[in-house]
Amino acid sequence: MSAPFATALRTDLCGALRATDVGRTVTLGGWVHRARDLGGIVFLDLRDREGILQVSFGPDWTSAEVIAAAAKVGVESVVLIEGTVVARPDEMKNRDLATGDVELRATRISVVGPASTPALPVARGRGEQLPAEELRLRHRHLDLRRPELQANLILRHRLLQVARRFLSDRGYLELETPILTKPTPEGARDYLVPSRVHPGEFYALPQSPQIYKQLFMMCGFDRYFQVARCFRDEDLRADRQPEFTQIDVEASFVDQEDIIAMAEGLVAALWAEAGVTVTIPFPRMTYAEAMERYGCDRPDLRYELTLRDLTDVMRPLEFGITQGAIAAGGRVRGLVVPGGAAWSRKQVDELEALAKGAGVGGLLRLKCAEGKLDGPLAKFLTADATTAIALADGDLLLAVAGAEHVTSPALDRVRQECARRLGLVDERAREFLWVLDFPMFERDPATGALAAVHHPFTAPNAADRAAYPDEPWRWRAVAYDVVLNGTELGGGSIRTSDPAVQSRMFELLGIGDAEEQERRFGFLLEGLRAGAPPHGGIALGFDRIAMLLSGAPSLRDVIAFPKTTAARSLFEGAPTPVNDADLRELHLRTDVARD
RNA sequence: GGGGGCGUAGCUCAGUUUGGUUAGAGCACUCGACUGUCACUCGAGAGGUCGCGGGUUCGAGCCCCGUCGCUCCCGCCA
Repeated sequence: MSAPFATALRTDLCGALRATDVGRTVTLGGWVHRARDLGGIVFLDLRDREGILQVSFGPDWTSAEVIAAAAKVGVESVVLIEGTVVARPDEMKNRDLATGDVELRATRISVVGPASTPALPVARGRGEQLPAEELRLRHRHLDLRRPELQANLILRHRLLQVARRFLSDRGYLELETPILTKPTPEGARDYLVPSRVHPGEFYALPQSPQIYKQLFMMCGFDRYFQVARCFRDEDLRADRQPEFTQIDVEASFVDQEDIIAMAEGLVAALWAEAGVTVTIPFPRMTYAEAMERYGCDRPDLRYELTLRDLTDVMRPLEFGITQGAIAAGGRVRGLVVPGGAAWSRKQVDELEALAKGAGVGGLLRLKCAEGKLDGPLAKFLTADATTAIALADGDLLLAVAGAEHVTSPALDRVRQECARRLGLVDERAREFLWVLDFPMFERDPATGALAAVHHPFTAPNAADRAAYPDEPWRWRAVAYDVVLNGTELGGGSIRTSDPAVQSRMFELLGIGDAEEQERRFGFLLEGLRAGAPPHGGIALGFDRIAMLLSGAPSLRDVIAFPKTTAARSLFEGAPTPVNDADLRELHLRTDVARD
């Protein structure tokens, strides 16, 4: 690192010293990572964000008082040390340390920040497990001292700088939007903030800056981006936090191709910063094709194992399950697993349990072993069907009968688990993909009501709207997701810029009343009526990208102060009860008994 | 909201299968020895609400019920 880290108190970062520094007299500040007291000579490993350096205190170059002080200092204490950088003899070099060719012969030490015994170790023994995550979060000030987490956050910083540079160089303006905003009835649950001056009224924290960024386009800023903090009050996962960061982008006078090209460049730049070359453009697939071949709108293309339609093959068979499903308007779909015939009954039952967990009644099996077909289906198969299915020796066919919204998720899970078992997943492979032509709406299976697949501001495909004016469930949206190895990195759409079309969309979503539209989305509609350019954009899930590029197993390892799965901060202790006076001032009362 | 896993010393873990004397180990910590270590080594010591509450039992870290916390998954996340 070439930045001038010299200050009034120190001359260098200890982790930056190399053989070229030999002979220099330096003053370093850092944390005592480990100590080795050999009696006459004392070694301290000094750590800062740049790395670790061995400091030696010996009678030939250090006074007795300084040696005694060094022998007494506790690990994780902050010290200032003055000394001379010396080369280590060959047999004393430490190849595991970037600074291992040199050491500091100390002449002075001052303990500027003595540390109490740490509640959990920062320096870990070889092979020793990390402390429980609960403790790591509770003592985050210590956990964040670990070089691994520091490396994650430093990479995160570099990725953010790359994104800013990339977008700024292309004319995107970094504009900020409110954190205290308006509750939205759509989508996820809002975090609400009570208003003190308006009794009974609330702000919401933004789920995304969606409408604001569209308004920037209507204002004529032309290109916008923001490193946007977003808030959603939903249950958590390893890859989901209640507050998270998006790289949020919007541009005017663009179509889908403009946004896709920009996003590919941005993704390539981010991956390049992490040392990975990414080939652009990315392959593309329609939503319909993804669902048909993979049962999933973000397929993992590192392996094939594609789904097949078996409806026509199965239709003539006198087999109750498939006949019933087909008669009810469903289909029979499945996948052929090479080598799956060798799996035990129990192993296939486990797959069936996965499928059932996704809502199907069961998993049909047909295996081909030693040239013979075996399974409940076998005796119903006609010669034509056998030919059509065309199982090779060792193959296992797994099939599901039913409606598409049932067979797809079930087969998706089965496919993923089969790939895992067969070792088909190449962990080093990177399969980027655009999924295009998402449906505009999905139906609530219970009520039949339409809901936006992406969001209500997405533009419907104009040709679909013209062809099926009264069948909006057939409309595709001008929306796109970018996917890597089965993980959604981000998504966006071209927006509706015609206020009449936007009104119609609200109407289809059950917000038919003009007054209600104005009340809830008036600020958007007003903007559209004031003259809106065609516009669209995308948002990338930045935490997830940082997680992938750092190799971290959890989002919590790329967020400095994350929440637990119960949405708590264990370190600072949030959320927390507040006193009655504060509540009264906000015109709030809780129904929770207090002790 | 539902299901699974985990919870024993400051930390990582054994002990729970089949209930039985005073609950162990490594690291860290304290004291001592040691002049080239780099997970220093060696000796000694201190350190326990077995997550919490209740129950069964002559006896519970271990069995039962409840509860809390962390975690993974489903629902949820436009």
